[in-house]
Amino acid sequence: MSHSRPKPFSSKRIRKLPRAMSPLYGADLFQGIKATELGTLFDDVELQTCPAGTILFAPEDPCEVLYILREGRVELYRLTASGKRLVTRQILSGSVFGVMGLLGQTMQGNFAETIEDSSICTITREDVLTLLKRRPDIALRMLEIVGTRLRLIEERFLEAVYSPVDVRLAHFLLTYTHSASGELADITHEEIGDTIGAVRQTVTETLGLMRKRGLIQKGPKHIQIIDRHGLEEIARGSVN
Amino acid sequence: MSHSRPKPFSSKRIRKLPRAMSPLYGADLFQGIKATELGTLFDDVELQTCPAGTILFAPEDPCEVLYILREGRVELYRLTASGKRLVTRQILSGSVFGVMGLLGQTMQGNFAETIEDSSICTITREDVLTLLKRRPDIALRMLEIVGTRLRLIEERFLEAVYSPVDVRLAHFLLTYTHSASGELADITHEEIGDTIGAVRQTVTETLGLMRKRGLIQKGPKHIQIIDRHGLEEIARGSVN
DNA sequence: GGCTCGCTGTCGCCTTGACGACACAAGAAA
DNA sequence: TTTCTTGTGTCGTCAAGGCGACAGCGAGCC
Repeated sequence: MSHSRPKPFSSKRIRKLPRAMSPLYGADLFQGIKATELGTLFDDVELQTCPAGTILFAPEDPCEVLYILREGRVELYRLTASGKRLVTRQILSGSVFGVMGLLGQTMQGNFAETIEDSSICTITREDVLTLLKRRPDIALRMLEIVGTRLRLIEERFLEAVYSPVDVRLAHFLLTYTHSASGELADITHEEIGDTIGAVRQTVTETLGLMRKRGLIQKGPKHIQIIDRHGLEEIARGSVN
Repeated sequence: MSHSRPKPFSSKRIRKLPRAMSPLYGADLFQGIKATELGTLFDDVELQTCPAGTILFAPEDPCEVLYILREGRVELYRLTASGKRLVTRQILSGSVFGVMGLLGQTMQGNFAETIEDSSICTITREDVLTLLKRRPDIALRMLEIVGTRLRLIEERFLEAVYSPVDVRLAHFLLTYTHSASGELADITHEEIGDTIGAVRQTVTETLGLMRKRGLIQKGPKHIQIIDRHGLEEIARGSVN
């Protein structure tokens, strides 16, 4: 367990962006909003670049801004009192996070940490509230995003309680590998364990079994799916 | 495991309610809205009475309405392929549920079942959407409700993965007993197990230990907290 | 009365997976 | 080069808790 490696990060403030270049364009929250309109909605967007390992917020932070990941990868996770880690969500580029912090609530117990060098937009709470007044449909979009996240967590919860490690691991591989190439890079067994709720050794061992059965190939920090169908079989819980 | 005992339920349609009697008054979603205004927002609210054991919706249902529990108790739960049950949420009177079904999504994999005789209001999707246009602040209220639920589930998820049964059980007792009297009635050990993710026997046994240690008293379908502080100790995970 | 049925208490067996320990490999740093 | 670090492979041990089984008990029902 080795977290907490805070690093400084550079940030720049962008005013009066050229419209077509709005860094918010393409974000899930703003789907369906034209780039030209996006440019007019905010005149003040902050864009930060931060290296892997930066902690963006912690549970006790008040969190006054909405985050939008433009490039890179971010993990939201929780810690137990004894320091064990559970990844609750992985943010890919184009996704918002920190939504709940805006509603007067705190960060809901989550940490946010970049796991790749990332560039991140932040929008202040006031700007968001103004936006929501102007475009109430965006509140529904948020609701949808949070709702989807809720469903995913509930599914993982159910699986964590009733399915053995191989099922959870197969499921993990199927969801997190590149859908076309079947590859998964830059991830350690410990990371996987913290996501599916298992210790590193068990992940190593179970991956080993999968390799022996010809379902995957492995290298250091690299997994490649060979037999997607076979993994789906396991994920479905053929046993049990 | 014994579910699926669908029973018929009576329903009546209420038009032009006397304002002060709006059955929606006091619901969490409508906090801050005066009873008089509530009366004017909908002119068509359906009020159903249904016995314990009624299944209100199932995962595959399209779900075109928003539910508000006026009286009674409802459980939302999921089932695994092999039929194991996990209660994801318990609805108390005054709470909305079925929110996500309104956004074109399905019921998110959840069943909803009354576990006491209940009376339930339903509002059609169109009415809700109209409402949201008129009162966009209510969308934020919804967001808050879903957000809170998300946080609670994440916490339970973390606990399910890393905390042993006694901790989870203590936590359960502390949250579900009547805060003043410390009582919990009308619940079986199996129900508890389905909520904290343990089998009935283990719940029975762990409750037995707690009784021996003077933390609780037990009767059939009835638990009474004696030493709240002691339970909090356990819930905090004094061991581990 | 006798019957069934649902809830609870208690055993014993057995599997899963956590945990500690240690060794090896490869890259980074000195 | 050596040395450190980080990721991985592999053991043996051990405890938690799942699962089946069975018995007692009370409430309702015939």
